[in-house]
Amino acid sequence: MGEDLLTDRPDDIPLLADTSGMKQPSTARGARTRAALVAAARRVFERDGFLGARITDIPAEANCATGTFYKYFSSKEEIFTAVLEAAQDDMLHPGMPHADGDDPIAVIEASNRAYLVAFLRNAKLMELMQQVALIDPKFRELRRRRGAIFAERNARRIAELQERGLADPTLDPLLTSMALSGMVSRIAMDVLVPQLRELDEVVEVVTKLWVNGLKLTPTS
Amino acid sequence: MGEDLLTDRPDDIPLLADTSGMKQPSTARGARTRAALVAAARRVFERDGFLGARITDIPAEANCATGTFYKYFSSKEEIFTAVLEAAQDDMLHPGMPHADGDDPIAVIEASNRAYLVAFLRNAKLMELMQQVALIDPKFRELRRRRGAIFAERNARRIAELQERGLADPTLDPLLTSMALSGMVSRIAMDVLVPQLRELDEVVEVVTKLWVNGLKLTPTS
Amino acid sequence: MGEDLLTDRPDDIPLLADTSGMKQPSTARGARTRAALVAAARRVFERDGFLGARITDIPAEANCATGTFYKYFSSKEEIFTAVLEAAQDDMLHPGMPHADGDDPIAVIEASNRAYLVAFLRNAKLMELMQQVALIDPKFRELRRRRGAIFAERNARRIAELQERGLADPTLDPLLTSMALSGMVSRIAMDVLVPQLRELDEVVEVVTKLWVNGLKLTPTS
Amino acid sequence: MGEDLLTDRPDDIPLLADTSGMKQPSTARGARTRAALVAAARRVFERDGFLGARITDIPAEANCATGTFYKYFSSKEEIFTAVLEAAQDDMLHPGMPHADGDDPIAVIEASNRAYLVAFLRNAKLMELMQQVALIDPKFRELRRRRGAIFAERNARRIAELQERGLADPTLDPLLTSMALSGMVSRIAMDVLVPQLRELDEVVEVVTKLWVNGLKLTPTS
DNA sequence: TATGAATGAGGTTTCATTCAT
DNA sequence: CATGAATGAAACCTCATTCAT
Repeated sequence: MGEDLLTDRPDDIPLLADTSGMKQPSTARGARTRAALVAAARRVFERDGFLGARITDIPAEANCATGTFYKYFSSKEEIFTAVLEAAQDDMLHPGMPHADGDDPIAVIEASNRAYLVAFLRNAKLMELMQQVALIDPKFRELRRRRGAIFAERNARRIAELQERGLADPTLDPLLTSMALSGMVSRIAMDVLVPQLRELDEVVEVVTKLWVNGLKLTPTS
Repeated sequence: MGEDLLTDRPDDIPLLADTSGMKQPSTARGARTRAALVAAARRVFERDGFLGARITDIPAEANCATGTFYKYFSSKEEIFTAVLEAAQDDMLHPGMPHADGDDPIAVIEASNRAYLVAFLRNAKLMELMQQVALIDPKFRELRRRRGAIFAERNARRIAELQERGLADPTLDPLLTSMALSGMVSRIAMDVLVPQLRELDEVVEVVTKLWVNGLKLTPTS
Repeated sequence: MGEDLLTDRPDDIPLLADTSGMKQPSTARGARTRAALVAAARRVFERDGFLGARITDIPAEANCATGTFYKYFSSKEEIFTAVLEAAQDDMLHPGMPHADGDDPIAVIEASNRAYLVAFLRNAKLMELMQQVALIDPKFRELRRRRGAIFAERNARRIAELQERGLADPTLDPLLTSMALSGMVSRIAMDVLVPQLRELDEVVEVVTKLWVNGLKLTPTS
Repeated sequence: MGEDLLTDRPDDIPLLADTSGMKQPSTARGARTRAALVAAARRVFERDGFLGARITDIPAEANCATGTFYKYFSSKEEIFTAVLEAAQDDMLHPGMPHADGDDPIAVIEASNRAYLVAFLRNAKLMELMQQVALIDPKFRELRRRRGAIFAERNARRIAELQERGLADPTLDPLLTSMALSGMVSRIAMDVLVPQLRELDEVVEVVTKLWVNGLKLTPTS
């Protein structure tokens, strides 16, 4: 129910910044070098932050020469995009919780838990994304688009619940969806990452706030 | 009910990063120059972002020499602190809405509105704060401390409502407070700043989500 | 028998760098300010070295304004000259040891002791002088001229002793004088200042080396 | 018999300031560039003095870019250390004069001559060392340590002569050694460098002063 | 394809000196 | 006389990027 991580995403939506400009390696050796650079970049970014990282630190961490970096990427932004792309698989948690299909509360809880778990697994990267989004308009836009996709889908679900008479009909679905999704992503950053509380507590509270907030009537 | 802006703050809490290192001018002329630098800094930061801003742009914008900057400040961080400090008065909106005292829903609505209005008035600065908090640990900590103050106060209010039997007693007050406050501040950034919706709509939704979320019973 | 300090100097020799360019104060208050600046300068130089000292540190130490400095001096070199001048009186040790007139060994010992004592009393200043002489050609020349005066006088004394058949006649008087005087000043810096040995030991050794070196025959 | 130059040094003594921080080039081209920088630095230092030299003058003199300097060195002090190191070979004069082994006077004369010749060959560098030693505590300490090594070795030789009944037994060996060695190095600076006298004259005088000073009995 | 030395524009910072008050 | 704010030239240093090997 959050918005940064690509849980449960429709496969046909372009999620990343344009990756078309990046030169792909043509040999196996090249592919290995490129992969090493991407892995090194993630380590460097997580260690030093996006800003703190110097481009030359990346090939250094990957044990290759400076020039090699420019063979595959042409800027810090570009390799950051590649890092994000490489992280996707990890983030798409395997068993997406369509739970037992129909109990909306169970679905919400499962979604929230899935989101928060994925967030924690990639906490440092999430922080980086935030940082980069505040710095680079392209990533800000990327983030906005992603958030919009989730918000819209959640908005549709909310509208459905309203139509079925299960949720407060006076709430604007899109705005509500944005507020509640934002709430989850925000508390993940503020509470979970600094480990102020346990995962279960957080899941419980945010789920209650979703359910209460929507005035969800349990489908008994 | 948000957390970044200092509405209704207790007076004895140190709000800003350490300002002790800054040399204060001893003459009226000096005070004028210093103020001009702070004002110029705000313009430059709002125009170019914290990172984009070069130190020398600030004295240039203030029509004075580079060296003058260093007479009063010793880094971009330091003058940013001064900008924040200068903005405080503006942010402390005069008539804090203790509304008509006792209707909790009215209080929540008034608080949310006040917060969002103040946020909008200083939108660019709020964005800057976020940016800087993600870059500089000192500001991150500052932000965290501020958020904690609000969260705790709101948590106390929530606990009170629970004790009076007016709010869902199963909610953890502090966690709930953090979630709901974070929700407001987040939606301000995501919706209000890009002007996707009108202020009134946002106030309405977040207030409903607070009220529903807490299962607030109207004290009729 | 050393050469840096002005022990026993003939009064008609211009010992200091040109002091004519310095503006003299015309009021009593001005004289006080100027004196305070010179005193402050000595403290600052001794604390931070000639190079480390910033001009503005001097008025700061003297509790007056920057501009005031330029009323009396126009450069670091100039005020350093003034510091040296002010120190002269202190350096001219009161009872110059013409000892009991005629025993050359006693005269040498007394001279060495007097020189070393004065050196120690002004050790920090001596070090400064060395530093400045290596930096500023004008002070280097000043130092050279002073050394020359002493060397020449000592050379005359040595020549006298040779003529009287009391000293090794094969030694070049001027060169010998420069070597032995340099030896004393050098050991003062290297041994006495870091307090590796007691004054008496040093006096004894350098005196023996003078006496032996000249093959001085005791005038029994 | 002097102390600055490393004539006849024991091989196991660390002679230079820490050179560990300097990045060594890994290619031949890099080695060439680094060497060019060191050579350029020596020229620049000798021309402008240590203080007068601006860092950027060095790569300029070496016909390379500013940044290149920082690839190999990180400060003026560091490249100065490298200049000293490069000069060592030049200073370690090949045939150290163990003269004809046993005549102490001949040994002293040969040592003094060797020292003074080496000093003259590197006169400008010696001056720089003095300058730097007065400025930078690290170099001062380096200089002190070197001097101590020579002084101690010479002190042992003096003690030997005393034991063999060939030298004045009342002289403190270490202090005497420091005084006489300092004398030689000092006169080199004061007389030889400004070319006031010929090398032979100076060798003669300092040797006589050593011999006389120690009351050396010729081993005929 | 890989290397890593070389580049140099672009920023930061200091401090001697001036000058209006 | 005294003040101290303001000046700005001049040095410093970094790091993204190129290119010969």
